[in-house]
Amino acid sequence: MARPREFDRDTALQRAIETFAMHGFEGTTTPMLLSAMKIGRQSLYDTFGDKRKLYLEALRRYSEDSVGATLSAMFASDSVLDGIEQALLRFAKEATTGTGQACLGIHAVTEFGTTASDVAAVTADVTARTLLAFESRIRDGIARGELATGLDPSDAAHFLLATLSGLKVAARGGASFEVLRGIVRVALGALATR
Amino acid sequence: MARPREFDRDTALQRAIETFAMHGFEGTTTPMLLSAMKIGRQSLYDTFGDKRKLYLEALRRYSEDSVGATLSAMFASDSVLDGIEQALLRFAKEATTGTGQACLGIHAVTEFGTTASDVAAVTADVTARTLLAFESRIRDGIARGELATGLDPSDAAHFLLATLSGLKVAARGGASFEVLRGIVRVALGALATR
DNA sequence: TCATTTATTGACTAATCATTCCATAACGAG
DNA sequence: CTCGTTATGGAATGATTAGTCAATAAATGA
Repeated sequence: MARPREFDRDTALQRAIETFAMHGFEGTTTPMLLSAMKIGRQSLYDTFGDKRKLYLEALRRYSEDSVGATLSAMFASDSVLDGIEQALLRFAKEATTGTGQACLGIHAVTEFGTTASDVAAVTADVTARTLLAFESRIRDGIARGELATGLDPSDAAHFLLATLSGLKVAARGGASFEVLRGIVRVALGALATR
Repeated sequence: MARPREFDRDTALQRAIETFAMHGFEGTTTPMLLSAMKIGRQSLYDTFGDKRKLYLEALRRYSEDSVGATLSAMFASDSVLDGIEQALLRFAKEATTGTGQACLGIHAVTEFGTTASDVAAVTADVTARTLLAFESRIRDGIARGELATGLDPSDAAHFLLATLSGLKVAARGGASFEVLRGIVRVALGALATR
């Protein structure tokens, strides 16, 4: 009924995610977004509202995808410990390939903390959901005797999340996959039955 | 021999550190710096060069202080494991009191990664020095039988650094000291003799 | 074929950015 | 007291910012 859009909304959003992840919200200018997303100025404003709305949508989308991939990797294995290892390694792999060292989620937290309520709403939600999944899986692992009995499930869940953050920061700082694998190896020792 | 400066260079720099830590380099504007540092425009440019030079000096200074405090906390205890615990807890405490959730070091890494050579030079240096100290202390701990014999010292050092990053990111995301203490407790389990 | 709807393009706006210039003020040495 | 030096305050710089407006282009339904 009218002129169709010349670009794919989804790939444009994906490119925005990369740009924001690399330079942060403040460090990303509209011209940068336009050239990265390969769309015109007006198309950006018509399709995504404005810079902040685009950022929030990018953040939501990235978080959804990233959490989904990590958790499904964790649940893919029957063994709890092995599942956690796979999840961490997958995360480490993603963080050391292509332009993926920069993580939009981590960047959002370090840039805004809890002060920007719109951003914090997204990060708090993804954090809470991830913690819940970790904690439940850890409970299972302890019950099954695969994880250390003395382990506090909530503490361990927070520890895993912190380890993910640490991996991302290390990768962003230039650490290789080998280094990250070493970190994962040590981290797993904190959970395993002893 | 000439008119003396009306402000203290050191406290002004300290205020700049807080501002940059909170908002990042790109997110910090000159007017923000002026009001936070409580100095005039010209004083900033005369005393610190320009925004980027001020940022680099702030980053160097912060890194120096932060690493120094962490490492001296680690070496303060005779027991290796206890020293590491004290270092992590001190770090966690600092990250959950006052306006210290924001860490200039972490923010610098997430904001610039390895792409800005001037910033990367500072972060790489502080990373390397911290790793070296960690690794040497860990070797001692293993030799003394305080740490797990199977531990790879380099992996464990990287793991400790990643844990520090994870703690800071968690704190920046709103985690309480209690939560951070839980993370530390689990992390120590990865190192302790089993 | 034509009218309607939507997409794209490029010029434009007002605000803000980092930085500099210049006049004035304050000090210590002679 | 005064000269040389340095600090400060305010006004200005040009570049860049996010966001808008208006004209043109492309598609479909009638």
